[in-house]
Amino acid sequence: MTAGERAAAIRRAVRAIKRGSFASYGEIARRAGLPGRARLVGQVLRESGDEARLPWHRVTGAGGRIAFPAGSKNAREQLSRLAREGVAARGNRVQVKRTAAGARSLDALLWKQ
DNA sequence: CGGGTGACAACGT
DNA sequence: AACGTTGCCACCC
Repeated sequence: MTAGERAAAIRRAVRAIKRGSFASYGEIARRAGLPGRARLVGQVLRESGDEARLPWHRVTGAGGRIAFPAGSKNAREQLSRLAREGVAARGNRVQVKRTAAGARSLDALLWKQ
């Protein structure tokens, strides 16, 4: 598989993200048939630029985390676009419906003491 | 070949 | 929850 083919597969996967939803870099990589190459997704998005007309704002880090530094121009632009599609966010992370119930208590157990 | 880098991910604390 | 570590992988020197 050539680099160009990998990039094309990634762009297809990104274009397939439905309006009002989002997917992580790792998830996009898997959908493109490239498991474990999350970093490649970021690389492709970066070099694709605006003229590619990709819904890049629907791609987030693991768990809905915005990959850009909090408060940066890019981060604000991404959150703004997501908000226009009805995707709510808090801080630098899009609001996830639900997290694993078990993780909550274990987490609390660890960082309180 | 070898080291640095990054729009990442998973895990531990 | 916020960080630090590690593992990863494609690229570029």
